Amino acid sequence: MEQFYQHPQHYVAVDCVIFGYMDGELKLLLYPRAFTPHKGEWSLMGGFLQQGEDLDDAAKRVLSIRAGLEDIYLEEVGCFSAINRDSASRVVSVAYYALVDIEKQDVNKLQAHGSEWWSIDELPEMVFDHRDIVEKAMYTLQTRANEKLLGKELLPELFTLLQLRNVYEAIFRRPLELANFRKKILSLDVLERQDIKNKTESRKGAYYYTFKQEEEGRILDRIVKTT
Amino acid sequence: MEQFYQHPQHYVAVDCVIFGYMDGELKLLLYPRAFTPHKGEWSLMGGFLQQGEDLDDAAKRVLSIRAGLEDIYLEEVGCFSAINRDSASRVVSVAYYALVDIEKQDVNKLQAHGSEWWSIDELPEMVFDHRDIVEKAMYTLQTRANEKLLGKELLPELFTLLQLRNVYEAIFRRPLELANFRKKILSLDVLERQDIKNKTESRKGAYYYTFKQEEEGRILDRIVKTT
DNA sequence: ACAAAAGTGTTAATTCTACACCCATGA
DNA sequence: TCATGGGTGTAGAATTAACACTTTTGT
Repeated sequence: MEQFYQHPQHYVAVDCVIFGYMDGELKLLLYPRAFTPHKGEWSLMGGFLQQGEDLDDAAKRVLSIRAGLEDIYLEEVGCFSAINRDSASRVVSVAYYALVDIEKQDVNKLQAHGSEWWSIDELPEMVFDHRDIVEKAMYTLQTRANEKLLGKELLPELFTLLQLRNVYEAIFRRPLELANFRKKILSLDVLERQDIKNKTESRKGAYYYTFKQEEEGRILDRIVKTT
Repeated sequence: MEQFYQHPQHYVAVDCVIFGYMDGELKLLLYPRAFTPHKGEWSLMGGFLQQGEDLDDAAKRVLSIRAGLEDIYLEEVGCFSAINRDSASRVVSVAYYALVDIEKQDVNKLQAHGSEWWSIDELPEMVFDHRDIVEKAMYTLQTRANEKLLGKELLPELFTLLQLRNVYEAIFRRPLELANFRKKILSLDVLERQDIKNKTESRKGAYYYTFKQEEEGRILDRIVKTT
């Protein structure tokens, strides 16, 4: 069965671009590669596809094992298959991006692997073609954030519109006018206003919102204009 | 070198969703699978990744060998990696879509392989998960057609705006108002009007246009609203 | 002159943008 | 009452959508 087709087989890997959100900024989780070649250089979280799992499973496993992250939002970015992209052997890699609320995570687990959060603006040199992967992931993230209201993954169950705007500003890396963002988002009709208010940020208090369950999958029209 | 990493290797395939354009309609090129399992059932054009090529190369090779198609526009759609998607063996497949001007192609070459063009609306039963692949490819095509002016691949060097609209109607599968489409497209500033007219379709004659070379890669703002 | 396709104009509706303004409340 | 975010309103610009209109030219 394994050798049914008369063709070469290849190492297939997944590489995860883990975007973390903290203090209104997107960060990237990198770790010092644990094995040769390029041991010690900064790398995306990666791992090899095993027999009994599909690529999504593999990506989840990588997040779990390498970073202790569970139930994380994952999205495919694309394939990277240049012949010499991995200097040790021919490896076809499938990139994913993940969205993580840094505050919710166990910092100790990350430290254990030597992982660190890096600011998107000041990334270190990275192994292989990981820099290209990050760039494509960023683009994919923006595209996706435009047709689906992301943020569920980065925000608490209850969140304010200001918090959501901060997420979108981090993703698109530019300021978004609050009044207009508010109107735009509410017009999408995917949020549910709660009767509770967040009083920690202001005296008046800001309404909490939640994502409407049933609107989860709906594809929306351009949320943020890209010019 | 080949066994440098201690992990399983996998068959990696490419499957090409070949969209052809004819008589203002998009068609799909399918062929009857030439080998077991499922020999004779309708299938996308596919092939296995070899050692000395990357995935783009493999896709080009598949188009060339299986369909005699050269210099074809290709775009990655995504990975399909369910464990049992191929009933013979575990195969990770990377899907591509291709755009082809049917009229330009050598019909004989296609016949030789038993390939046939199928209307998008009346596809036959297909092998494995090829139907899912087609659907994702269609979605990717529309997304791409929205941020880049496609059509170069499906149209002659010189084309009229009416022809371009027909391409877009085929891609989005709905009528587009001609006057508005015209204004929208021209405002993008990616086309060059020629001094020659196409007199075959009307007495008055329609201006020919070409794509501006230097605007090739530019990412445009939503060309067709998707509601 | 007229039929038929090419191309332009016009208007109303909608969406974007940039602001100004009002609101609620703890100190 | 006043400082501070939270939230609303509005006017002008830009875009979209629908449809009427003018232009050109072979017959």
